[in-house]
Amino acid sequence: MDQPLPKYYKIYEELLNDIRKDKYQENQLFPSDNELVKIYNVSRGTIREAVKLLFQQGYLVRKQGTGTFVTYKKIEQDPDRLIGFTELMKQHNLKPSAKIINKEIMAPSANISHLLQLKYGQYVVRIVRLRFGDNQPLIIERSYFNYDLFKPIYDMDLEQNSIFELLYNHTNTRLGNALQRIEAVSAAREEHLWLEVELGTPLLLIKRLIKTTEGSIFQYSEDIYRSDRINFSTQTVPYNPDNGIQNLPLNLTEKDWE
Amino acid sequence: MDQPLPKYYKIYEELLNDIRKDKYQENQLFPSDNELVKIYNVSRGTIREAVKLLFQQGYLVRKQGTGTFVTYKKIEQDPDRLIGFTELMKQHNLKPSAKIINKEIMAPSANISHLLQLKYGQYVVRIVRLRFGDNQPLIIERSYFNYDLFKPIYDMDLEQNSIFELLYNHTNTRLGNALQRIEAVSAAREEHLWLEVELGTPLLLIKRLIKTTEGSIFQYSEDIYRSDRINFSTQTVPYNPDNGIQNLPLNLTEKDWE
DNA sequence: CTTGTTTGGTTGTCTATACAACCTGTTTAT
DNA sequence: ATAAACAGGTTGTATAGACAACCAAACAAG
Repeated sequence: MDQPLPKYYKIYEELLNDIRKDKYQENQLFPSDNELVKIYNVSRGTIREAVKLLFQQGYLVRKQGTGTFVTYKKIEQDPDRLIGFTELMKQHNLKPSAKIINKEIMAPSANISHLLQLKYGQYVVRIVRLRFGDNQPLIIERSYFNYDLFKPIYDMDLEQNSIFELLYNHTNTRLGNALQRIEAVSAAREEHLWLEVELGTPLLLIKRLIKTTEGSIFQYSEDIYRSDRINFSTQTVPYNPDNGIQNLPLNLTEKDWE
Repeated sequence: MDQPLPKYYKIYEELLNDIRKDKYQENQLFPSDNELVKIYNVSRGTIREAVKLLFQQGYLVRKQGTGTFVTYKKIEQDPDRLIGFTELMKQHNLKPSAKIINKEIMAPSANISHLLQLKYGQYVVRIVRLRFGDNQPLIIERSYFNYDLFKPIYDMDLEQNSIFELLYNHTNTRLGNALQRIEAVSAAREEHLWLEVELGTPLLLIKRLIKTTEGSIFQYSEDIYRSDRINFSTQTVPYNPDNGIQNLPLNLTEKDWE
């Protein structure tokens, strides 16, 4: 016989359904652990496992001391697109190196200032690096850092050392969430020269925003990858008694045209 | 004052370090929950939270009734690339629809046969669909299915219904892991026509391999996305008391240039 | 009005225990 | 010999309770 679905999983499914059906609406308060305990007549541990799934999948945000909130954007699932996923990017096999193309302290443009959530008068560090694997150019990184946070390591050797490592070892700044977006672009003149590809070659563009644990923005970067050399691999794991858990939400896509 | 790191997190870090230092080696048995309880002198729940992190990050595999095994592939972390991540793809805002361009049963090419791990004599279903959001063409999907698995739903309406939904409702096949790879490509003639973009426009290509829970391959597909219309967003969540948990392994890139 | 304090509720962590489901190797019965 | 039953260890699930950390709003003091 098959193992029956565990309680926490069935509760998870019910709650997810409720969210989809707008019983619990976006940005509204979600029932507290104890309320759910009463509703479903199970222990708090079980509730927390169910809620944890919803949280991990981005349907809920929990705030200690405050409560749980719904963040689901009512969009209707497209069940045909794959069953959501947890992504792990694998590791490459190459000896890394880097070359600084440009490094300067500057007043931010309006856009950068907005992305980094800078206050008036704050400066940014702009760094353009070319990264190699086995001495072949793979990535152009164009990064903007909050200068106040970056100052302690500004004069250090950024070609030999990892920025994140230096940050970790020489400051108290700790990195928090990061948002990324993947797009496809054509190689312009700069990419053509530095990455040694033909003009117009399709490349991957990753835009990334990294916060600190304090909530301020540490870095915004636009990295351009040679798609022929570097692949992004991801793995998705639906519910499967073999591996503990992990049914993930549907859909791969987020639109953003305008 | 800052909140101290929780026990389960410190244990997780220690265990991860042990794995990296080869104290626990690949494919070897990892200590059982109860052994770890004795070693760290904490409750089993705490141990399981630590081990769960390692499991979710792919360092461990747990087998009910048998034990826990190390799967870490010793490759050297590149600490400069971001702190790994759990990815959740967001949802789009559009009314979905689809159009079948092509649907046929055929003998597989050598490559497809290999990807789907077909036995001699097995057939494939090839389906090409164009998918719309708000009636604008967004995605071309070129899919290959194991015909033995796909047979029960072959004659159903695949324009109105989701393949995965039909599969779920009319068969006992259940989907398991999926592997994906993201690349950038240029619009060729077909893409130009169907997606209504200029020739040479950079597009995203997602190659996907979906297994069943039984372990056989259900689908291989190559989907082409209009990158200007659809973005892939991902979020990475390192440890952060705000949001429960989730420090993920490093690195974004996997190389694959043979 | 402003500032500090209290209070109650919420999430986060941890403990201790129990049983179910499962696997493997051993023992027993046929 | 072969098969069935058993035993012991492992992971998976669930319960009940406790306290810590945190937040927001109400309250009190100046």
